[in-house]
Amino acid sequence: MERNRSDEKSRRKPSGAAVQRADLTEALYRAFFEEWAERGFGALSLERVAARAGAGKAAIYRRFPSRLAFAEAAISALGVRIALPEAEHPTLEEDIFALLLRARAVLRHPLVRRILPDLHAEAARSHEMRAINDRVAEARRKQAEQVLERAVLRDELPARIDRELALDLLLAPLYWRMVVRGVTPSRDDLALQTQVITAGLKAANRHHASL
Amino acid sequence: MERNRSDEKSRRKPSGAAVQRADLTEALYRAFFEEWAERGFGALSLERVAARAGAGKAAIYRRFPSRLAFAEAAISALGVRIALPEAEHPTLEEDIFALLLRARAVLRHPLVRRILPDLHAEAARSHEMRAINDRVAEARRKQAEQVLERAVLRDELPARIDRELALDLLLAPLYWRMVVRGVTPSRDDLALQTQVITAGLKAANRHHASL
DNA sequence: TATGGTTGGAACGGAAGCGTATCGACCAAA
DNA sequence: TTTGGTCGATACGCTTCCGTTCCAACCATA
Repeated sequence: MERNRSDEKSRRKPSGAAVQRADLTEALYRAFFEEWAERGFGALSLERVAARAGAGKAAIYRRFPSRLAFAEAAISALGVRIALPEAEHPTLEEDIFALLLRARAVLRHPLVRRILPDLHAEAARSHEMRAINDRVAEARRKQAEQVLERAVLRDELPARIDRELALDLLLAPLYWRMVVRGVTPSRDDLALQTQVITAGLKAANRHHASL
Repeated sequence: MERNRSDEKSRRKPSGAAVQRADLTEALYRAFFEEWAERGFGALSLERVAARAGAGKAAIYRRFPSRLAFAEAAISALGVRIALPEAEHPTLEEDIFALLLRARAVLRHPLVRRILPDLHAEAARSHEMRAINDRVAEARRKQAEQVLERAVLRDELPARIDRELALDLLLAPLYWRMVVRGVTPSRDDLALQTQVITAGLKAANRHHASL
């Protein structure tokens, strides 16, 4: 409130030591996730995050207006790295198996196993977190949707298939086993799960429901 | 540490006003769940729980040695109420449909939708919480296992079916949709889901995996 | 080379929760 | 009727975290 000349015209662009250090931003993201995983979102302390990143609290408060904005930025930054392209496989089963293998790799990270359910719980509490969660879900959905789309084009799945249910079916069992039950499936387990999912998908036609 | 005569012999049983009030214990459990749902386990404050239950903090600390013990007791007490018997239906599909309907009813409660994922996140953080989660899972498992068992006896499912995978398949898609994605399925959705699950179960034979 | 403008770090006051200690109230058993 | 013993509530000291303010350090620009 003291010197609001800046709303008239900035005399000079920030330069030199006056520009935000990208590496510190990165370190803050990392520390944020580690603290989140360790303590949970509710017990997350920005003071600890700053300390873990080897920075002061001002470094955080100058970058992000709130804890939620911080979380959002961190997740967005993370999302960019994860989006890796996926090769196409000749059959639906092989596509699914590959998808499950990749998903297992992600869910193996202890950080992920702790943060994801926390994210879901928080999504049920606040609209902002729900929006963040939706964006994560959207990224996930795109990966699985390709598998589905290809299978329909190859006539391995009916065109009338219920997409929403199909998408659920692809990842839900693995998530359930690893995150909810806390068990990591073997490669053989995944193979069997692939079979089961494939069989389920082929039965996922709308307008056949009869109960 | 001051008067440890009590480890020698209790002179007299608690009586009169010196006996714990069961109704207050009950109120504490309820307040605990409400606070848990509202703030998350990490941010849970026993002071708030006590206030919400209309009690003092001592009422809590005298009953439970720790926050985890409190959680455990509350969940156990809750578990007793939930375990309701389930009627048998003539076909596997109808059994599954009924199971899904009941599960949907449970997952509709906002408290449950907030507490469950929080519980899973916390289970990945502490052994004690993992143990609590395992007990909840066990109770859940029993409900689903009956459905499976009956189907095998009726020859609707092969005896060699992979039980673990089958149990996962029964509830995972619904949990995923409601808790992870935050969407409540319609009755028709559940009917279709029943179809898909049934088809998957019939393919859940061990020793058929081939990938 | 001098400097403008932002940087990151440290310090501050206030709020909140923790776990304990203390207190009068209470009531069946003796 | 007395009394023993726990009850629930309040108060206390301590710790942690919040969000802000202040300041020297810093370096590309002019």
